Amino acid sequence: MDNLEIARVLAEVGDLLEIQDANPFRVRAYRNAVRTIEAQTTPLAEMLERGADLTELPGIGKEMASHVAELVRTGRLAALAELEAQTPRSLVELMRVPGLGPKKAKRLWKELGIESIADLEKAARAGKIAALEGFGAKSQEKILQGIGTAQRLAQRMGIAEADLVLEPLLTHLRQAPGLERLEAAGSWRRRKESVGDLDLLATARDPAAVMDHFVRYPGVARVDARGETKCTVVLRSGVQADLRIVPEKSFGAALVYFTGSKEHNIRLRAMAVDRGLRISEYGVFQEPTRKRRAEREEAAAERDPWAGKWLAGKREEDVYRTLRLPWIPPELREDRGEIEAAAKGKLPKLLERGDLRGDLQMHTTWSDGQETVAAMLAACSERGYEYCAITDHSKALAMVRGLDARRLKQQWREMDRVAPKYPQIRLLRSMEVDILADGSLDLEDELLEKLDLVLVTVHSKFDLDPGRQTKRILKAIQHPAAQVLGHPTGRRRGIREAMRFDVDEVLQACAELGVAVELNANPERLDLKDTHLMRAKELGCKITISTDAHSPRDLDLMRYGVEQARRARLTKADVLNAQPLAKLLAQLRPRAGA
DNA sequence: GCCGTTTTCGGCCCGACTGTTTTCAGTCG
Repeated sequence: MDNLEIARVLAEVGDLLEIQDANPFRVRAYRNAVRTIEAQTTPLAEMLERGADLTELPGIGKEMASHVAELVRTGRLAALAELEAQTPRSLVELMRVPGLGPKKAKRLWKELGIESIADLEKAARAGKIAALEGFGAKSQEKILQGIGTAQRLAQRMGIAEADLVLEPLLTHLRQAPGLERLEAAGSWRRRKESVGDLDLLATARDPAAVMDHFVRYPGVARVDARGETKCTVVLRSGVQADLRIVPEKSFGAALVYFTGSKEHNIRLRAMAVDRGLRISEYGVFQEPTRKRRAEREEAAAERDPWAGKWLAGKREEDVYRTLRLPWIPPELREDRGEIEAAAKGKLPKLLERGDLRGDLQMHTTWSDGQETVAAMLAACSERGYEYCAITDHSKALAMVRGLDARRLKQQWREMDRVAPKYPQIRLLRSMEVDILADGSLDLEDELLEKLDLVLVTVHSKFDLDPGRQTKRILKAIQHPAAQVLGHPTGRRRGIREAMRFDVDEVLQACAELGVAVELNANPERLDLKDTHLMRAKELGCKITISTDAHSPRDLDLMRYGVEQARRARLTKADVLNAQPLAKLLAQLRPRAGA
């Protein structure tokens, strides 16, 4: 059983516990364990085999470790079976409908026998839900609306799509009367690879006027909630957008709060409590006295959020400073150790867009690109690059007219003719060489030796069983000519899941052999993903970031690669194509002929 | 269920909005 499957089972346990009204902190413990397990690149099964102690992982205690061991050993979890005997698994589905949480889902099941979205819709249409105590006509209507959008909302959009949706909305909002500051926050600001909804934060002389302007945005399909400081709308694209308006002195605190992640915020607030402080979206406050939880809860109802002495909140830096922390870049705010690193003054200086000196994967009309070698070279040169690699496909990809030996040599002749016209940029003669089903490379050795850079990638047989897939990729990178493993897991957003293989073993082999791993910057791929990149760095892999451009415009997708790299805490020194040409060539795996 | 340089017990982040049960629980982020 692999890590993702283990995580899924534990997530189910958490969901069912929540429905059964278990201690919410117990539910959270399961969610935390899921997060930890999902972020592991080493298979837990393997760690157990080695005799590793899983309780050393954060959020994994005795119980979770024994769950994992049981799952690895038997493929099942008795605890989950017990929970399922008490509450149907399908109730979790109901909680995906906006407005339905664990309590209401359970009541709908107990009182109306509703077990699925289909049951729910039938009951709502029959007017049975409005008749239920605690529900009403409005709840029923909201449920019916929610069912329609539940599926769409469950589908998070890619970061590039979020950029496209957000930009015109921000333009609209900036024209709101009395608007002072405006920032987009949330996972969009953390540059996460996918974004669930859009979070906007503003200060304004006249909040009500800004809210009015917000709900009048032509892209708004409906308004879900509107109060004095907070407004939620659903856009025609199906995306939810929240606008929150706060006082100027709270803007920094609110930005921290709204940027998240939730886990990062929880850690900050817990740290604050330890220091007798309270952090909210309004600021950092000195609590009058250290109160016990019960007293705080009692006080919470009647207390206004401005109680206590306000210490900070105007800027994000001020909030972090009250915890004796430096400002933490949004991309890192996931509670993956960034708080500890910040406390020790060990936050890395993250890679920046301007650090990149070249792009090491792109295509031309020789295979499936849209432009000529000359046009791509010119486009790279315009972007200030020192070098670029043209990497058309090899012959196995007949569909895109992959190059055989004869056409590859023709392409070289064209390169020799064109390159002198662009003396300011070095053209690296390269190829995206297919890794065949048996792990061999799709180009003759004598030609591989004549390339400046050999990129190897999988484009077929994505569904081999994990053992064979691992062997296949290992064999390919063991070929002495292989220098970079491109889009290593093969995933494509909304099109194809990552291949199933032992990523950790492959990364380890890459580190040992000196084969670099690619971060494919195309937002459809973003492969390797952030957690895998962190592991790659830890193992000492060299990393390249490339756009896989099929047109000059695609070269600008590099920003998504840089953002993902930042999320993985990569620095300039970790990335081969952030180095000058000589250093890049020196750090690539040595060639037989060189 | 996890966690611990005050703790192996007693904590575990904080606030807005909605609908409805007229005083607050449930949900959401």
